[in-house]
Amino acid sequence: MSRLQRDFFTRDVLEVAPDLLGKILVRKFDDNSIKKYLITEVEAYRGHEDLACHASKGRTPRTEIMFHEGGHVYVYLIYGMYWMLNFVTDLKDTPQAVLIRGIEGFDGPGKLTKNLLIDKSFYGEDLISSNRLWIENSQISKDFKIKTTPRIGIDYAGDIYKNKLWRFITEKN
DNA sequence: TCAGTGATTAGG
DNA sequence: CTAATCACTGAG
Repeated sequence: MSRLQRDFFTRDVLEVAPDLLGKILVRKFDDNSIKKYLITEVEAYRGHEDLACHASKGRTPRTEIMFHEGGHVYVYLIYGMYWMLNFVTDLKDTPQAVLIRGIEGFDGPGKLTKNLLIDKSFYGEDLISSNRLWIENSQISKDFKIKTTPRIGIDYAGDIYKNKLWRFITEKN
């Protein structure tokens, strides 16, 4: 097993997002126990022109991290209750991120952060150097197909972007 | 179907 | 300061 390095994340989000499927999300807890989860569902949010992307409204304290180099973590609270886990992609000044919507065992972006104890303290974490959260290559055979659908919960994004097939889900062969 | 919940943001 | 907006979930 090897940790994914910077070059994996500094590509366009539409390449990184489907590539994350089947990879392993690794979480080391405060008691030093380690758990690993297969990534099963993601969504891509792509730059200032994508009206569903938080960064499309410009740089704010919340979206700041998306303007940094790929490999960093973007975490924010939604509906007053749920932390959303995202990975920043592509180069500096190209605000893009992948939302992790599902992992094996916990389907749903709010459920997985609750179970992995991920909150705002992970904002800005670097997946390349962090000692509590990173991604590893899977040695499991890639026995799945990738299904694409429109993204969830972004009706406000306008016809063009809300219909983009930027949600990627693993499906058994 | 629909309420709960609070950070974030733009606008006075 | 105020009010609107939300990459959701679970109960009924």
